[in-house]
Amino acid sequence: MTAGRKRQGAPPEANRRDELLRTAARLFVEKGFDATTTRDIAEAVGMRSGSPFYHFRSKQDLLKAAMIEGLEAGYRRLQAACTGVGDPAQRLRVMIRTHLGNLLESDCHTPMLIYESRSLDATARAEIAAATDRYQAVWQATLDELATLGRLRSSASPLRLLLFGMLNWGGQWYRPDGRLSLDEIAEAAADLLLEGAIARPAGAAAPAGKRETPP
Amino acid sequence: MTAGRKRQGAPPEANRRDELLRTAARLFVEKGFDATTTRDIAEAVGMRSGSPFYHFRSKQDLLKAAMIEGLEAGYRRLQAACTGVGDPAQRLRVMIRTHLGNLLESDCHTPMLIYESRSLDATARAEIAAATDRYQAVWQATLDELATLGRLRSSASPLRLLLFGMLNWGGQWYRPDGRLSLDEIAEAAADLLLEGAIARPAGAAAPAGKRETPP
DNA sequence: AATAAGCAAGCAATCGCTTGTTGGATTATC
DNA sequence: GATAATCCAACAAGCGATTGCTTGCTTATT
Repeated sequence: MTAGRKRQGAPPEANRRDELLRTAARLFVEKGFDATTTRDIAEAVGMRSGSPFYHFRSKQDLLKAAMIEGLEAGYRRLQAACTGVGDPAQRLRVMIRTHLGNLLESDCHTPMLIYESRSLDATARAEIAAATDRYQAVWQATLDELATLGRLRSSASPLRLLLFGMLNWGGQWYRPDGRLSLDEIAEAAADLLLEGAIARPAGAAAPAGKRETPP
Repeated sequence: MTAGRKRQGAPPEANRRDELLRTAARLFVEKGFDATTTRDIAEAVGMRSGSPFYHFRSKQDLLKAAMIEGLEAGYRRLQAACTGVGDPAQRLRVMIRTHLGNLLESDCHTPMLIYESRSLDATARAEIAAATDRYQAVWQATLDELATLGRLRSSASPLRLLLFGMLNWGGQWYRPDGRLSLDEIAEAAADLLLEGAIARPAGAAAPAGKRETPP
């Protein structure tokens, strides 16, 4: 093959292990962990039914690896997108858009696997929790910054949780071929948070049209 | 034969079908549809493993019945709570609180089963969709009313979807013994929507007070 | 030669569900 | 009012399929 990274020590990197990981993640997201059989995964990468167990000790291990890999990739994308953006309001907009991308438009929507956490045992769940905590800390920092600057009334935890709810729930209804693009959803969410949903009297900039066609 | 069920206290008319339904819903919410076996359900109500199939044709049928029952009960609670509340802003507050109750505090959190929709076939899913559409229509009507009164900048669909995200995501983090009560969460969500998260300069006139009493 | 990567076959457990049956309650018949 | 017929709700047992995973062997590359 092309990649010549073989004679390494412990971690058998690259090769078809990655393909296995990505395919498993995709199937887990599409059909759910329990509804996806190890045979499905093997078949999807062109292996026999028992071969995935050469690379992963168990089906749970496959899920755990996929979740951690996905969460860390999302974390890196988030960091890359918002470093250098000085204005916290603008940074928050970038983070919202990036987060939606992490959830819904990356080649495989790995972070959405958090739904499947309950299929893991306690220790694996703790590892996942550590990764998500790191992710959320970045958000809380920016929200705190906005509050310190007096641009948010409060940055207490309900705000962050409600914000994540707005965004993460998109996985339940967003469709790539639907009426709303990720850019539009991101803008709507950021506007709701940073400018509010209420119509403000003349002074503020809120001239937009009243309503569109209801669904 | 030894363990004759003597459920004398139970009313003769109250079939054990209902008990089956409630128990199944609880287990489905707790462990997920796939991870819950029909044997689990049978055992939880004190039956033998095959007996539930006297009342329900299939496991899927049990899920469908539980979902529809839960959705309609929630719909009734929503209607009961918000009829007679004239002011649309106050009505929205009541709806938000009632919705959180439907999700998180009723004896069994049946509406949270929407997560499990994908375990149903197409026709069953269509029935569920019809029930949820009816539920959402009530919300859209109130949002439209607020927009018409000029109190919302827009009532286009993203707003409703983001709002449901805020609330429904609570199922992922809310704990009854946690720091935030449902009342507090409901207030935070309603404030975010109706008053915005931003700190406004004192000059802005619009809705100043935090909680408003119906006029 | 040595090792990484995968195949072929199947095991043990579990799954949803079916079949045949039973005791008790209800209803119909005499 | 006693007896027979019917029905309800559940049990007992197990079938066929599927599941995650294991074992023993083969290939390909270095």
